[in-house]
Amino acid sequence: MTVRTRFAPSPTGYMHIGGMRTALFNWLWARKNGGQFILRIDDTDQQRNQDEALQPILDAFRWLGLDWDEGPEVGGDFGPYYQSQRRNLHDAALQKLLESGAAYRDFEAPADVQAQREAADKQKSVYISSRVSLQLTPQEVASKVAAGDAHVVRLLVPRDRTIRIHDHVRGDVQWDASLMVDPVVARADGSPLYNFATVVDDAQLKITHVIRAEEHLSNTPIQVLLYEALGYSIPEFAHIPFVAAPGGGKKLSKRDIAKYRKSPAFQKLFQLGDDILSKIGIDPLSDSLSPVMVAYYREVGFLPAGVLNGLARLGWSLDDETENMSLQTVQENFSLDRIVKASAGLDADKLMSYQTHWMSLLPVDDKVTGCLPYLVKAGLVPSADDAALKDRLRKVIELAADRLRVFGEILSLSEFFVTAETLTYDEKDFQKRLVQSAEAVDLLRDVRRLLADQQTFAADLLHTAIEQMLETRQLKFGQLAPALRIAVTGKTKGADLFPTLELLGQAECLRRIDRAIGLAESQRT
RNA sequence: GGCCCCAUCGUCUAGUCAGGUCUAGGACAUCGGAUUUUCAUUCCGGUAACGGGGGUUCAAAUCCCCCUGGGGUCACCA
Repeated sequence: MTVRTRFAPSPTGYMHIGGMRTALFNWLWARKNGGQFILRIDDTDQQRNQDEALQPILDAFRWLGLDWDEGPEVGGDFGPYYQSQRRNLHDAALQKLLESGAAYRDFEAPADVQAQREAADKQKSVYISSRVSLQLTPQEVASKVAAGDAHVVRLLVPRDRTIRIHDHVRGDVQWDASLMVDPVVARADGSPLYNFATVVDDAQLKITHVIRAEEHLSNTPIQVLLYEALGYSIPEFAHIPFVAAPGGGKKLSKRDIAKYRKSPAFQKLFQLGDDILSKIGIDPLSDSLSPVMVAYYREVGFLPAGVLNGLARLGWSLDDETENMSLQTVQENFSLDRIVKASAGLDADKLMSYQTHWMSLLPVDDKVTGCLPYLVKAGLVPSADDAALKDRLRKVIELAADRLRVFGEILSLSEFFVTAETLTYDEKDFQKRLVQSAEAVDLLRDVRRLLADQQTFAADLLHTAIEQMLETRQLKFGQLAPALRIAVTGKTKGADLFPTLELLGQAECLRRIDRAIGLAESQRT
């Protein structure tokens, strides 16, 4: 039997990082077994603009390279793949349930049911369905239905049973059916409820493995009963732990983003993200984009490989030491048995370390392609389609080396894309290194002369020339470097100084030094 | 509260099913140190965990029981 797994998102307008992990595990299991991965859209809540709300989800899958064999935009033999379009199938299954007596029409008023629930609660006893509607004769039921009396359809839970499953993650789990309420499977308007529709859809889509978050574990006994009542074969289950917020142990949630912002575990990620997003015109405080969403990582400039690696290691491990894994490696080695039972907190620092690893392996041309859009979005360059610009960008990237961890970080190297007139300086360091140090400025003036005299403006020649000059004056490089660096790049930190000078070019270096000296002098008085 | 799930360094985890090789391994973070013109890398080293209590056993992180703690879920939501 070929393995068929599915992920069934609701079109919510964004892809949750935890949901993505669930989807990944489904995809992995299907691919590992040469089976099919299906995307079904659970869109029974029809208020919002569906297509618009679905796109971000599909985009997330495409970005990460997780393809689906059946589903929206690709079709398949078991469609429709939108739950809202499967209503006739649900209706037919409901009919079957009613005819076989596995379900019954319940005419009890919702308020009455509620009252019984509360009464049981007050007495600290377990509430189970009253089943008063079962007293009705078939004729009475028929006439009520004909009269249009409001009612729901409930599954008749066999109270003499224990429901058992063997979960691939949890092991044996069982429930006492005598403690269960008869679940509503169809509303008063006839529409199916989630537990019912899911079972019908999963069975008809021939899903063999239901891999989903553990919050669905308590839905499972109802679904098992439904599978049985409908005569479907029961799929295998794997209830994986949810992705938690760091530290807390609570489910990672879009609503708590303000809290995460204050959490030390998220500090560095927010710092990085805020800086990049604000430079490309996205409000980092807007709740349309946050680290609980997959899109956040794409916008900041993460690699799919980095995110995938982090997601795969959240609740799963290959062995006792392998950390950096490609999607292919994970796919080849994936197994349900090695999924960890306890919930795992999203570790932003570790995610960054995976990202750094994969970025370091990326060919420079790909880095150029990845960084270019950021320069355009930030308005640093007019157009991305410029051979000279690409060439320059390649050199900057090579110079920056491992300092570039995500594509968006190219924006913190803006000194290579601005002019002497628009260069900004780190205020504190400018004060300390130039304004408050007349000697440094004097030295800088001499260096400027030296640089101006160079016939060939190459890093190694510049290095030798400046070393020589410092030697004759009995000065150390450390006495010049910070001043020269801030004059030319606006910062005291950065890549190797001489290649930086070479890349900037003689004329530009001289202009920048002149401007820095001028500014320093004027501020000193 | 009922039902269900979970519990190893700060974090992600290996080890638990098949008890000894675990004075508990790796990674991230953190702290030192080395290299380096700054920064970043790289390298070396340190701190750091079996929630508690009972059993079983020659031997328990591993098996059993209880407790504690954390979480999920209890809809005519999905």
